[in-house]
Amino acid sequence: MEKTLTITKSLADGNRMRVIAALMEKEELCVCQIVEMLRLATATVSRHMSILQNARLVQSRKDGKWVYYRLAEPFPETLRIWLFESLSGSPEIQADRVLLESILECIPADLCRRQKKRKGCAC
Amino acid sequence: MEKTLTITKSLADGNRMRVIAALMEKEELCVCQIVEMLRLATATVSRHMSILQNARLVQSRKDGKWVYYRLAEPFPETLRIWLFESLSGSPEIQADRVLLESILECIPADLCRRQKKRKGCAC
DNA sequence: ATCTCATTTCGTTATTTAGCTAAATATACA
DNA sequence: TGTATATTTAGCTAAATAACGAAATGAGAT
Repeated sequence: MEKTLTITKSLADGNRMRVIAALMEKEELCVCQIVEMLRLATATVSRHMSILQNARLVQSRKDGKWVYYRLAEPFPETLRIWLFESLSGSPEIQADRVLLESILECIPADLCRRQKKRKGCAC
Repeated sequence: MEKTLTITKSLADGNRMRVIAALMEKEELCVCQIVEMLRLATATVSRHMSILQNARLVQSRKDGKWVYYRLAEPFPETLRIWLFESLSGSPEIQADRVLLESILECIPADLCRRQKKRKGCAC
C-alpha cells in the first residue's frame, strides 16, 4: 500500500498535478519551463519534481546543466486514463496548456535568463 | 481540477485508503466497524468518512442510530481499477481483510458496546 | 419529557507539507 | 583555475492535516 499512497500523496498537490497534466501532453519539459508555467521558485519546483520522481511518476535526464523531466516509463495506464478523464475540461489545465505553448517558443537558456532577471523573453 | 484534487487529497491518507479498499470488497460498513478495523477514535473515523463523502467517493445511509457507508454510486471506474491493481498484494490490506471477517461476525450494537467498554465481544 | 446511545462537530495539539532563501553541487566556459 | 549558470539540498516559516476528547446532535427507549 505504501507505493499507492506515495502516488496519491504526490498527486495531492495542485502544482504537481499540473505538472503531470502538462507532461501528459508534452513529451518532456525542463525545470525552467516548469518554473515558468507554475510561477514558483526554482527550488520549489525542484522539490516537487523530486517528490514525483520518488513516486515513480516522472523520470529525468540531464543535458549539461539542463535537467529534463518526462512521465515515467512505465506509468500506470489505468491511473493515466483516470487522470485524463477527470482533468479533461479543467479550466486551469487549459490555461496551462495555452501558457505552455508560448513557453515552448523560448529555448530554455533564454527562459532561465529571463527568470533570473525578470525581463522580457529574448524570443 | 478541484474535483480531481479533492479525490487525490482524500486518498492521500493511509486510513482513508484502507476504508476505500475495504468498501471495494464489502458492500457496506457502519462507523463502528470501521472504527474497529482502523483502531481509531469514533470522532476521527467520522471525520475521515466526511472527507471521503465530500470527495464523492462514499455515500451513507442511516438506520436509526447507525450510519452505514458504501462506495459512492457512481464511483470513477478507471480509478477503481487502478486502486484495485495497485493495492492487490498489499500486506496491510490483506491484514485488514482478515480482521474485517471477524469484525463482521459481530453485530454493530455489540461492537459499539465493546468499543465503549473495551471488553470482549459478545459474539 | 428524560435518559441512553451512535455519530458528528468543534476545539486543541502534534505532525506534515508547501513556499522561500541561501548554500551546496554539478556542468560549462574562458 | 576561476567564474558563471542550472539545479538540488538544507533550513526556516506558515499553512494544512491527522489524532484526540469534549460538546452537540439525532435517534430510540421508557
